[in-house]
Amino acid sequence: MSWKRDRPETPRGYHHGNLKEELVKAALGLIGEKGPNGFTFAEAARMAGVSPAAPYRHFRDREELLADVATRGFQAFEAALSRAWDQGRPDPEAAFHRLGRAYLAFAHDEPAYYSAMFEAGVPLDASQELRAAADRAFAGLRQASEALIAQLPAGKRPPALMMALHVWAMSHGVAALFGRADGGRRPLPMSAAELLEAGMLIYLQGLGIGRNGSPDAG
Amino acid sequence: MSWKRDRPETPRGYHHGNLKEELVKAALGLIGEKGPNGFTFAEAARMAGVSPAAPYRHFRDREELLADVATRGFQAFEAALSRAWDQGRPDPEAAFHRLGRAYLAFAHDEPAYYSAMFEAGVPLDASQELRAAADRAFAGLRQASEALIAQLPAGKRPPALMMALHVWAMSHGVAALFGRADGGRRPLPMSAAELLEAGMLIYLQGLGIGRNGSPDAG
DNA sequence: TGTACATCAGTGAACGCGCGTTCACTGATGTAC
DNA sequence: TGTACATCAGTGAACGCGCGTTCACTGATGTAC
Repeated sequence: MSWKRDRPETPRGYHHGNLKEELVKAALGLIGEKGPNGFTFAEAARMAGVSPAAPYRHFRDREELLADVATRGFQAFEAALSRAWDQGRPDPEAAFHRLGRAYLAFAHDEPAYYSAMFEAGVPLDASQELRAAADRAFAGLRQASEALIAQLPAGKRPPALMMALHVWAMSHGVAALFGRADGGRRPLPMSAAELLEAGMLIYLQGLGIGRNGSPDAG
Repeated sequence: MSWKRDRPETPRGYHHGNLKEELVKAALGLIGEKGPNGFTFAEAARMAGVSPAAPYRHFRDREELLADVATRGFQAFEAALSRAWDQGRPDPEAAFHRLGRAYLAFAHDEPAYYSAMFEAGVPLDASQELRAAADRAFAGLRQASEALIAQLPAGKRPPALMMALHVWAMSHGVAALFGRADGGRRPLPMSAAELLEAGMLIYLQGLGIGRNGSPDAG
């Protein structure tokens, strides 16, 4: 709330005051428009109204800025997923379907983050923070999987890690192939969210987690 | 078999004789190494031992070469899938699991094709041939889905299109997240192929297509 | 079989461009006394 | 409260680079007669 940091950007003096944040915002805009490779350091600087050398005060190089965007993306992703999961309330299945919708909503509404996270080729060990943020996001999926699995009788429980990987793979597949803002490459008879929800229902049915605990009853 | 087209490349005269093919090969190599954006027209020309202006005799521009690579990729993909499916022999389930393995094998063994097809941002309507090749590949998945669905009693059959989209999404998700030659970004307790096979088994179980036709029996 | 000619598939030099990055610099800010 | 000084976060000019693309050209090939 220090008003020095919140002052309007337009009439600025020699110092910008908030350049790092604004470079990240510019990068997000450029990635969203032209993909992760369409983003350039020089143009981000231009968008922030700053000389091309200025970004180097805040990021070692272009890669580091990209990794920072990916890290923030995973943090926002994790937050969105855990908000949707809401500790599995009111029951794990309802929460799980919210989770799926939240996954697609994130990919759809934040394509720049999503593509920095999964498509820009940023190695996960570009920084400790990135790795940690990515791990925390995945841990959320795994936790939800565990809660669902816990409903099954002890002898019939699949490994939670495997289930989490399946959930992630199908979500990512639907998001990448059909869930982009541009409508994807192929017209669908249903929305990406509906497609994922149906797929997840069938998958859960296959595990024996269904409306009646038995697939044949659906 | 015309020996004029098969003559060795090294000591060539003014005319190359096979430049188009060699440019495509060079592009595949570059994309495989550095991703679809790491590929440049100029470098492809250099690799083919030709001046930077030569490629323009065969491709309108860089985009057209990329689209050509994607088209060839879809053709090879379709061929690999339909070879694996083998008209559903000996039975649809066995054939279906071969199909899944073939999908992952293609993504793994032909990362350059796969990424030109799905990650390079080539619009599907860049050319008629591209669209047609992509459609034929997808039709293969759909056909397999139909054969499996046909085993269910009439009242319990899901739409084949939806099932095909689910299969595609999970396959792509597994391939994109875990199936790359570089081992992916995250160590797995099982191979990508095993992960996909397990996921597909659970999904089929959910549809009621299982070893005994009933999920609870597994 | 030979010759004239059209067409094809290369050359090589040049262009303008924007990029990432470096450098010595300087204006603004924060701190110690 | 003032002043000296260190540090911070910008500037702007410059660099080398490789790219995509165009251009007039030329050597090789194929074809008609």
